[in-house]
Amino acid sequence: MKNSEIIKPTLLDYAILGLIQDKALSGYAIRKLFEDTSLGNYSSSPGTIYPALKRLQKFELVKKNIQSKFTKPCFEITPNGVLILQKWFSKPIEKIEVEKKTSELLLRFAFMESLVNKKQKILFLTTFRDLLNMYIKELQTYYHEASDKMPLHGRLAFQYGIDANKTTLKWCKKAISQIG
Amino acid sequence: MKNSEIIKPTLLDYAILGLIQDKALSGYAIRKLFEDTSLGNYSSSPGTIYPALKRLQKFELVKKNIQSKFTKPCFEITPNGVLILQKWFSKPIEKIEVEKKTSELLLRFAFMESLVNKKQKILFLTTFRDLLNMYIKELQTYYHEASDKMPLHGRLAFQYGIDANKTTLKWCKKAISQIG
DNA sequence: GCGCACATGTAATTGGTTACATGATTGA
DNA sequence: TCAATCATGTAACCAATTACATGTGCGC
Repeated sequence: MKNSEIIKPTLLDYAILGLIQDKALSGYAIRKLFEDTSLGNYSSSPGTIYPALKRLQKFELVKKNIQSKFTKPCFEITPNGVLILQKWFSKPIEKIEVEKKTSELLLRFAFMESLVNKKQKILFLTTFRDLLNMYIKELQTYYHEASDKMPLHGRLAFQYGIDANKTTLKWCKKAISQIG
Repeated sequence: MKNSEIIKPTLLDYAILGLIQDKALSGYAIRKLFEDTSLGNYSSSPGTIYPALKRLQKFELVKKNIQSKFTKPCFEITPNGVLILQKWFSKPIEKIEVEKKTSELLLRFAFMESLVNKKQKILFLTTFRDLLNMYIKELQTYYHEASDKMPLHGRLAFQYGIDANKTTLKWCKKAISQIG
């Protein structure tokens, strides 16, 4: 697998890379983390995790680490894997991600701890905040002109959208103050 | 396709059924609704919607309605389709849905408007509320005993989880008062 | 007449789900 | 010793993504 090939990891791939970025883990340990923690909505079944680990090995983003017959093999991230993570972290936030993929952005931020410097973190959060602000304004504008024509359930669903984004915005501001 | 066969619609299938439940729509109109509205995170590309419509026709949940050569064909829900929707609406809320699939529950509720009676809607919302309350307590308990051992980003991600669920809880209460 | 949005599809690839399979270890 | 959990996988199926393909109709 050459470096030059374009690798497009899935979200699950990123989540695995994020988990093992500073400590090698066994396949089972990774699986358990997905199952036990509220780590997104990613599947934790063997049929998902093990093929993903195989895929990541094929692309040389993780390495299976066999020390001896008596210790169980662990998966550790490779330098290539770190690069892929860093590329993911520094990718500019897109409008569509803010509007439809909030949880992905949260996942990205959650794994930034040690590989990203403070300045970059703040940039990520402030961009996120600004885009959220814009999006919420759009939603509210639309709501004000259309809510009286919407059925009750439509209105409630729409309100949920606004509320949820406002919560994310508040969180953003909180995170900025805690990082900075 | 016999009724006796077990049909397991995808979320996208449900979303389409929900959209056409009271008004037949063309394939393109459905596609546009997915694209324009913040209707979940479902794909709106032709390669997703048209195969889904085909699938729904195969299962006799929707019917292609060709009136003449001059009006474009529309898709309308069949009695079977209505049954499937109703079964979906009345399915008891599971713990795992509250914990990891909030958006699915919101989608379910959003489409309940005309096919579900008030009592059932209230039951849905109060169950949702109670399960959320329990879940938030669990999260907070865990947070209080583990937050000092968590890295900053882990703590922030965890706080986001709590904040988001609290927002959903508030929305639940608001919805109950507006429905009741 | 050109470009854009309307409008409807198909095909290849691939990741995820579900179910199956297997064996080791540990505690009641 | 029996059950549960640890632990690691495989195989069949299917839905979603991406890219391609095609034609219409409208406005500038």
